[in-house]
Amino acid sequence: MTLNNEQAITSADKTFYQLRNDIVEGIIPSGSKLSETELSTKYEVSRAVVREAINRLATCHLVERKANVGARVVALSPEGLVQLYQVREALEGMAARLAARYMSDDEIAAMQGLLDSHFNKVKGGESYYQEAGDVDFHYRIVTGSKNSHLISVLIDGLYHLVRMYRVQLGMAGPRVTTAFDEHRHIVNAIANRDEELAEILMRRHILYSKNNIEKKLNHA
Amino acid sequence: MTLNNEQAITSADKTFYQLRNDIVEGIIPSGSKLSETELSTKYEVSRAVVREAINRLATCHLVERKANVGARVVALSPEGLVQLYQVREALEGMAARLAARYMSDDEIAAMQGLLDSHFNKVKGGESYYQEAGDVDFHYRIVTGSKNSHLISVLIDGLYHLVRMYRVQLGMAGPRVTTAFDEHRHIVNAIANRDEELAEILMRRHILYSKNNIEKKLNHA
DNA sequence: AGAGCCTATATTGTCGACATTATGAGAAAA
DNA sequence: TTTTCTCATAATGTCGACAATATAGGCTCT
Repeated sequence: MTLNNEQAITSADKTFYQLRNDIVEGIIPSGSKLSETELSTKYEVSRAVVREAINRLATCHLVERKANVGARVVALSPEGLVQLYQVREALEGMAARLAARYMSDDEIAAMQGLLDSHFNKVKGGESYYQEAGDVDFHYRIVTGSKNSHLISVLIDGLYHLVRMYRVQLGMAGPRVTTAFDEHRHIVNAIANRDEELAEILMRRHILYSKNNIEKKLNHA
Repeated sequence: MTLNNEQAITSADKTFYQLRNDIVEGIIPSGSKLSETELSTKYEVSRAVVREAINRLATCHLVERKANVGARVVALSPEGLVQLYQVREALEGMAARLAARYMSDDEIAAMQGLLDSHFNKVKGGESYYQEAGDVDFHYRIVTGSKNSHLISVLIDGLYHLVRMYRVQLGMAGPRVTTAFDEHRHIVNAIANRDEELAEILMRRHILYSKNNIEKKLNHA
């Protein structure tokens, strides 16, 4: 994550971010139970703030809560991954369309510059920049849509789940250069203010990405 | 709302549903502040449950919370309406596509029967069934997608905002017969398992609906 | 032995009190 | 008169304790 303008001001914020990170990174195993009392001692805060943090995690679909029973970390499954990418396809496709409509010329130019720098780095062999670059690209498209619903659902919600799948299924790698070409084509469509093409290309880009992950999932 | 399988088991659930209803119906005015202490005396529950209810309202985008300041009911605006329908177009379009893929033949038959009965009622002049019928139709498509993300984002989230706009801008009316034709065509596409057409028709249906509301909004 | 009930226990749900922060009124200075 | 600082006040944030609920284990009955 290049720039995270999320800053914790309240104690519940901090606990929420820590818990979210521990879940996404797999430190707290997928499917495990989240005990409020246990976490309150572990993080040295009251049960109330842990409760609030867990509630927020539930809105991100990172945990599932049942009344009078408790919360469990979501279980990762092939079906869950497919559903997640179906929603991504719909939302990010629309985001690309709206980005082509609403992004300023300066924003577009900045994004083109970003792609150039990433391309040079990858060409130079620094493949570990791949995920950060990919994340950065998608962030810019989404925020470029200027649609607060899209922004919150994707950036505050789905992207953390996406990262959870990537991390816990060990998706380090490839698809670097091909993804870059796809990114380039999307940016070109946006620069040309071609809404239709931007949406189509983004949807295909996400479909390819899903197929790539699914292939790895089935081989593992 | 025909069938609401949401049942309150905890006190926070009940308070959440009451608050949500009061906000959507405009009993609590749009833009007003939500005082935790005030609401806790009004609804005769602890501040903790009001707090949790408000947090859930925030995840529905019905209120906006600022740390150490409080929560306000969202302000309705033309821009907000446009953004809301942009997201609806993306998500419900995908829902229609997935419904064409995953709905069982029985579900499709039931939906066709539902449309028939609604059509007869509207033909008979009972135009006040319009909204309930429309809501029911969209619910079935969304649940027919079998995608838990789509279901929760739309049914638990956006639809309440949509209804809030309808109620508070006084959208009683027309567009009954034309909407029915559109519904019919969508169901036909789903019955034919034509994913592409189902998505396109649903997106156009929502676009028309948005234009209709926007027209009223500008005239008012 | 197996099924069903019942109690013990641990967890979640709720509450009231205290701590901390934002905000506006009022006084003091320019 | 205007501006700025201070402080009172009221709201939100946090806490620990109590109440209500689910779950597991043992017990009884067949």
